[in-house]
Amino acid sequence: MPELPEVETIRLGLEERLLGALIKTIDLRDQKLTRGQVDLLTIRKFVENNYLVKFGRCGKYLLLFLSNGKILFWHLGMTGKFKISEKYEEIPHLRAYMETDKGYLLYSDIRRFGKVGILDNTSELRKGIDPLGDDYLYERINKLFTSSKAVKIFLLDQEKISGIGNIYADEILWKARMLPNRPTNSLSPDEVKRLFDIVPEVLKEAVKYRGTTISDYRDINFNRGEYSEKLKVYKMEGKPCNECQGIIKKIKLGGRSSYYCPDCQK
DNA sequence: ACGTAGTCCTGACGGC
DNA sequence: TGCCGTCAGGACTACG
Repeated sequence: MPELPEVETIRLGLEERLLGALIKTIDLRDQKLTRGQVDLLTIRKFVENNYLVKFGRCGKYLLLFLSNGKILFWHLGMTGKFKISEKYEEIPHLRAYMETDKGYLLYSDIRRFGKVGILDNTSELRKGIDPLGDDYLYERINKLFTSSKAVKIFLLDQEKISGIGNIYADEILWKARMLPNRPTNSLSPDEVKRLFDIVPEVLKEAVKYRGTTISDYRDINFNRGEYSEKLKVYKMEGKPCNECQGIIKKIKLGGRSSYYCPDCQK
């Protein structure tokens, strides 16, 4: 589930609670977590007895910077969440945990799509331009609008722009008054500029409200995200549009549900 | 290069 | 009540 705003909310929470903490132990009880990555013993070797010196984020990847220079990356998949607790707790679907001198970091993940690994450098991640990062620049983004693919598919492509998922793609396109299936290369310069501006606008607003909870997402204190109250189209099929009173429709695009207003999105 | 479908998982929900 | 199909914040692969 977690898209950029949820991961960023988690990052801020970790920074507040665990910055400078000493990692005593790490245990990954779900083998699947490290698929395609180094094994648990190697992760232990790199992680244990190190301090957490910085918390970062690249798109939907959460990055834990260690005092030995290594970076532990954590992707939360669809249902991954962290909880910070004073003591060890058997929370449902607990897949991993870390013991630090500032408390336990517990990781639960119902569907087990999450992924963990070690990096020497963030450039090793397959990712595109982060909409809240320094290299999110009009000139760079504009160059990507060349394919005939639907603009929503483009927004979801992590190797182009990273961090947008199914909820925010729909919300961004609604705000940009743009149909999700518009071919990317059919957008006028004005439309490209509008989209370029709206992407970080929506994501920043969602960070302000601490993300969106549909069902599973929780921040590190297990609180819900309040951007759910702000959603205009996602999961709103059959409801009137906030702007024009058109009726929100649902279609499939790239195998995923897409919600939009057929009246005000062109 | 593109679109579509299937895969990995678990759980919730609706219909019969 | 119980069974079954569908759907879900993500991402990867394989096919035509």
